[in-house]
Amino acid sequence: MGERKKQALERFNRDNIITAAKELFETHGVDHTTMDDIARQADYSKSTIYVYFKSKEEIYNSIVHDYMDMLTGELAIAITQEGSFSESYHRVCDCLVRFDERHPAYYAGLLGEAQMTGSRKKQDEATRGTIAPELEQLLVKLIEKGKKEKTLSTKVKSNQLAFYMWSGISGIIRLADRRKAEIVTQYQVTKDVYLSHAFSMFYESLIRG
Amino acid sequence: MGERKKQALERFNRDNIITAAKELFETHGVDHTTMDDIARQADYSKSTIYVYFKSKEEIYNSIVHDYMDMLTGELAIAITQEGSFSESYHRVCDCLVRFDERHPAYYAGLLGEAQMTGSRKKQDEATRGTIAPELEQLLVKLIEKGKKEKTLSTKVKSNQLAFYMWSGISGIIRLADRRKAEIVTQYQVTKDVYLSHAFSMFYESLIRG
DNA sequence: CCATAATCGAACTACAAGTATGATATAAAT
DNA sequence: ATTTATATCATACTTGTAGTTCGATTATGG
Repeated sequence: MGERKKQALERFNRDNIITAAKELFETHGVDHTTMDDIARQADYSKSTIYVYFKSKEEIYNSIVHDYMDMLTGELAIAITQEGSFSESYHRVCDCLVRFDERHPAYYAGLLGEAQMTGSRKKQDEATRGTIAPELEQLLVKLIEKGKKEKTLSTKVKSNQLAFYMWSGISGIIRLADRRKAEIVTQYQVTKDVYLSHAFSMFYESLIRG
Repeated sequence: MGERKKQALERFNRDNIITAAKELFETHGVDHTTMDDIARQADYSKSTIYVYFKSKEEIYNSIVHDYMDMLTGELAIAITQEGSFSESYHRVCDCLVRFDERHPAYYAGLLGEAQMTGSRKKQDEATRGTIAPELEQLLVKLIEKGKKEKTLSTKVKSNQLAFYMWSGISGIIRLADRRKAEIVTQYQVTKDVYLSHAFSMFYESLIRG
């Protein structure tokens, strides 16, 4: 078989497997999805799964990677679109919130937080805590936009400020997601209203950094 | 055996087991510590362990609970000690950072985030995402201190503001912890310097909420 | 000493990840 | 058309660990 065809086939199979895994991960949760489940859903035998992926973790990471590409694409638009720093900032926040809502099972993975649980092999030290460089670049770009229009102080390094921004935004989203019930019942606002308020407050900290 | 004595014994055994588990969890990590390890370390048989704890998760949660008590104790001091809102706020931040440094294995648990991984049983829906009410109370107390001295606006509900504060602070700490290496190499500041800077920025957002 | 409760030890189940192997189907090369 | 290579399958296996069971053993108290 030609190298071309071989690669096409490989991609085809990996895609099928990933599609099946995505469905199961989102409906039943990553931990409660077994490799046999994935094999059944994808209509492959388990051994074939292991031809294309060396572990369940690799499948999970592949999905995270895919979504990361999607997300960085959306973020790139949010950031480069015309409009002020403030507008871009809010677009970014919005992007992340919507992503978290659509794909809660992977949000943690995107933040480079939750390695897969229950894996036999010790987690890959190299990737632990690593934020995708493209993502970092985008955030830095956003910060620099703010600096250019004098909304942000130039005293703090852009990458450091980007890092701070990211930690704040993701902290806000994470907690809001985890406790949305309380937000509604106790604070008597919808999650969205709370979030937009929180992001606005946080914005204040950025422009006075 | 008298009821008194029975309870004392139960406590004694639970304490021994927890002490052993703590050591192993901190040195080898929660996931890489087996029940047999704990039994060996505590010098009990595995069956006895299961007399006092119904699962590994219960052991973990017990430890988290203990530490939570410790932490809320420290936070109570940080908050009620004399001094301005600003000073209390920074003491609280400091408390949390030091706690995370001392007990990284449990920090996530304290934030009500990471249920134990790899557990056979599905995680307890009731406790998922629950923040200890005492902790919440303390944070609200802090916010109210700030309102009383007119540092904080009274427009936002105290519990909502407390929630925002908590999500920001914990977001900052989490990411700083996960990526301390990059902070030092890329931003050329120590983690502590970065954190104190970040907390100060975040403070700005609070007083302009 | 006897009854009761605590503890032990060791074998066992259940379950999921990952591996190994030999059978079978499919397609390319001769 | 026959051989050869490769993709896929089915199944059984290994390994690791949580959690269970139960009869044997060792305190402890009356």
